[in-house]
Amino acid sequence: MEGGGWSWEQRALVNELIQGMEVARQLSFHLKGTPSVENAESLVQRILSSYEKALLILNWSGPVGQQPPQAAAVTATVAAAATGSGSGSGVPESPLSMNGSPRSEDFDGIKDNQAPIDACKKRKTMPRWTDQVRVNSENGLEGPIDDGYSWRKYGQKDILGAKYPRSYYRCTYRNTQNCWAIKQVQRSDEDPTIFEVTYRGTHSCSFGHQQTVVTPPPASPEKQEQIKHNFSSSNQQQPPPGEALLNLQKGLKVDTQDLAKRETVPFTFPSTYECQNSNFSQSFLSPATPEPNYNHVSPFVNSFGGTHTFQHSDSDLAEILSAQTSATSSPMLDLDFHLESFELVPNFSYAPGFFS
DNA sequence: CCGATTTGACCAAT
DNA sequence: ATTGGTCAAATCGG
Repeated sequence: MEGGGWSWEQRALVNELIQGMEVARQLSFHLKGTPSVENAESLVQRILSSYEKALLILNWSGPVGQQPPQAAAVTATVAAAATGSGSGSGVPESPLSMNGSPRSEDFDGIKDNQAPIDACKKRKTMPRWTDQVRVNSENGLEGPIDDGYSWRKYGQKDILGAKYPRSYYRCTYRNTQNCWAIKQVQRSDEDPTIFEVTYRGTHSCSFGHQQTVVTPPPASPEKQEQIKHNFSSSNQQQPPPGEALLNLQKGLKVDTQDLAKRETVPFTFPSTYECQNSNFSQSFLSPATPEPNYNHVSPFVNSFGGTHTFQHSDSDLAEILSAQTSATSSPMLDLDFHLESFELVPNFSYAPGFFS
């Protein structure tokens, strides 16, 4: 699974750093050409996040990143124990603003130390984190970004105490590539413009990023149905001038402000952003129970061709949101990964050529 | 025709 | 017993 003698924790660390570098690189490039501040900011966010994660991995618990200057109001909430606890009053917002802890994946109480195999399949043991994405109801969905991951909705459920139903999605490549990433999208009762996207597990599929399909922005959630109709009949690509928006792959609460529809350079992330854990996924994930239905999916066509179909329903927003969040979610954290248990040698150094 | 979504039923956890 | 999560048949849509 992992190359050479590298523990995958180390690889994880390196990956994070690499990402940071990559994004930084893009940022610099981006700044040269465009005046789009927003986009730049989102990139900055990603950079920070990557580094924070790296520090986390190093078991460094200091106050990490301080909010960026005029930060694009980015805030991610760590999933509180129960996602569904959003009942009535207590809006699940426990804005543990991420300042100090990057997307601190909440390792959903790993009861028993089960074999990695089960770990991946038992949602209980999957790392989980929640991101809140705010949508500008007026402008409609502004940042229909697609992180490249394709999700397949497999259920919807009314949640006690919640006004809006919760949607369940799983990676399209679950069966073809044993990618067990799933997510749940729940609209906040209090603030309908906020969607909470809870991720569980991270992608082990090797497809899905790169592709920069821009999801046509639906309008306000309320109009879902209408939209659905409109789209289905005529254009399914209602391209508002600027939408590609940040390819924000980070799970964060994107504030309306930043989502401002400034056009942005539809940059595509380099291969570095591919699911890096496709390696070990193979070793940990068991041969998945063959599901009669979805076996014949051609991952390539979908992921790269951007065959993303945009169904505009509750899920649209959901999907869109997903885009922003899932993408970079540290791929290496999905397995039972206990930071505590591992101590990385501080002076652990990687040779330049290591990455390649 | 194929793949995605919908939606009620079923299952598991609490 | 209740509720959240998943399954899977039916249905939709390109």
